[in-house]
Amino acid sequence: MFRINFGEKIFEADAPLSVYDAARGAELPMLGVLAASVGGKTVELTHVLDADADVKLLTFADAEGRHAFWHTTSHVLAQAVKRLFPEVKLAIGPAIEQGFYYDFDVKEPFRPEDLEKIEGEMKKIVKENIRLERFTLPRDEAIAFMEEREEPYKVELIRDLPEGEEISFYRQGDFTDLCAGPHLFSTGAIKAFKLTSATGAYWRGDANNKMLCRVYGVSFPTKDELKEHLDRIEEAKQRDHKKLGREMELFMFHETAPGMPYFLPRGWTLYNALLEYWRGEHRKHDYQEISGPVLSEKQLWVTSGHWDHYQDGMFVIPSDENTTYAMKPMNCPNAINVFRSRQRSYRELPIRYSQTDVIHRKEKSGELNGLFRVQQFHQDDAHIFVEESGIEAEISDIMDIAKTIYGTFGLTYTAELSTRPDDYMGDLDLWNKAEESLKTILTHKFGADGFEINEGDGAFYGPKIDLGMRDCLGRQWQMGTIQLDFQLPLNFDLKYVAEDGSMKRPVMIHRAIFGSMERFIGIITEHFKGQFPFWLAPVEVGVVPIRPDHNDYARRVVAALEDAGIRTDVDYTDQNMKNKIRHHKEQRAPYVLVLGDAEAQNGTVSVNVRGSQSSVRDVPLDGFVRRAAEMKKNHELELESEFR
RNA sequence: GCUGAUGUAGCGCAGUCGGUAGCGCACGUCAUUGGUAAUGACGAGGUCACGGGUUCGAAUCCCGUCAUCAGCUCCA
Repeated sequence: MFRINFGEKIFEADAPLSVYDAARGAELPMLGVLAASVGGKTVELTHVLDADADVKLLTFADAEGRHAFWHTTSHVLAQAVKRLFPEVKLAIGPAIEQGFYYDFDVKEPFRPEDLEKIEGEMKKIVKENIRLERFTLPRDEAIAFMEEREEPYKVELIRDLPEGEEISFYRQGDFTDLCAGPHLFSTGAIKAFKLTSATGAYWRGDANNKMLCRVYGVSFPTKDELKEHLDRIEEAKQRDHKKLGREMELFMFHETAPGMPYFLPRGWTLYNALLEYWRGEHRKHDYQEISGPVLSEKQLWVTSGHWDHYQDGMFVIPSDENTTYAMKPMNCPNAINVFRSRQRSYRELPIRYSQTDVIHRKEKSGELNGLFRVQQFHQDDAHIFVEESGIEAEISDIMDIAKTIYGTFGLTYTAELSTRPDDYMGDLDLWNKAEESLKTILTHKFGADGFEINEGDGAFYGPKIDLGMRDCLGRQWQMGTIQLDFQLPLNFDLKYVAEDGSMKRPVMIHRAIFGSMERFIGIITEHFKGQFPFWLAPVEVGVVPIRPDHNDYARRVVAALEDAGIRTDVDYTDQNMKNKIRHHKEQRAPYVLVLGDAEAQNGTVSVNVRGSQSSVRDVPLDGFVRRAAEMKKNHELELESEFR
């Protein structure tokens, strides 16, 4: 006799039985149940229980349930491909965050027409409602099994499985795959699916390996859920910063300078508003801004190590026979030269040089992406020269700045710690101390489970913290970064006079909060869907004189706003007022003021708030200006509801 | 760099079977003088990404290049 605890119900069994049978025995509703969690491990419903167990039934609402659902769909995909194209070799086919994929080794990559054919075959497999059966084989037999089927990738996978690991297979009718599971009971549950794309992907993610054909897809228990999902993706594309950047005239590209953005008047206004705010925050933390040359002679990059380690990423410009210049891919050597420009004392440390110069990094073709991945950009950079004992306090201060700044935009972010790689340089003790400091700070700010650790992923010159954000399609981008550097101070022989009169070497911290101005503008454009908070909007207030004879009053209103530092846009032509309003709305102006006879007479404005259909009449002009200036000064996220 | 897709007016798009290009918005002119998201009429605007090839004839078919997008890889 043993007890199976389903939470609200307990089933007592006297002989081994499947999760499914136990749940039925406990009279639990099984509609929509896809898999189960037994003692924290996800298993299929056919999993046999023979001892006391805590069991949770999983549906599509559970991440593990979705995972099993998508994983089974990937097997259906592979089965369909093998039926249609028997010569195709199978690689791997996991569930991912939003769906699944399967990698195939094919002679000719699948084209969109092929995907339609495959979808058709998948429909048949779903309709056939084939049961999935799990079985295991000893290693030798497992290898023989896949060798017989001429699946070299599967053979390789089996060979690489650790000794002693159970080797499981799943059979569904005429198709069998090596797989750890778990899976659905049958293919019939997959009522709605779509193959979304076919692209290339390297075997085992290594560019030296053969490129396979990866088919992506997504599936749901009902057609409605699939439609909802596809609609959501369509909706997300509406916030694409590349689309909004064009519509709102923020930035553009020209084919003569790939990956090097042109900022248009409205975009540059936004850029400067952003930078002005950033400067204010950094003044509060005792940063001093500097600027340095964009071109430097090769020798500088040889000393810094970039010439050896990063030459492919630099735009190199031969000047004459004797001189070769390179565009700077980063600012650190500038800050270092400023530090070295005179003797330094411990009394001055930490020295914090901020810098937002333009930098250039050559990217391989195919890597560029709107403002997210560019070849010319501006980091909101700073280099801090600090004593070893000051590292922890300094990192903590930087994390505070990041928290404040991201908070102003209402952005959520993730933190990752990258630790010592195998080819590290410098003192092991210092590394350990530094990593401990970083961990302590991250634990303090995010909790013990609030950040990820990438073991061995740090730069050779020091450990780092990366702060990441997601774009409208859910892709993760690195934004802020805090990097400790024990190497450059050595390369450039940096020194300061310590309290005891000896010469000591400072530690350098490279850090950026936005990451790059460009990428950050891309992220917030998508985050706000182009509806920037008041203080950031390229045009804060759109002004609409109803008829040209209201232009005089409109000029007074504009002057009052501009005097208060508020950015306006107004059309004094005899264009129809509805069109003027529409124009401001399309540009997502936070406020549109409509001015006619009544307003001119009473010294008021009619306020239309972004996102609302109606407007508020008879708002006194001076009251509006005062409130607007206040909102701007406070960097308020929300628009004033009083005007709604 | 790799795989796939796309490239037609400023923007969004159509263009069938190969026969010298069209729609909407935006833009210009004129009329309209208005109360909260499109007033009307007329007009101008294109070396169909670029370079080759096939053909009597190419936006359309073929090859190459460039740019852009999705993914892979990379990202100090």
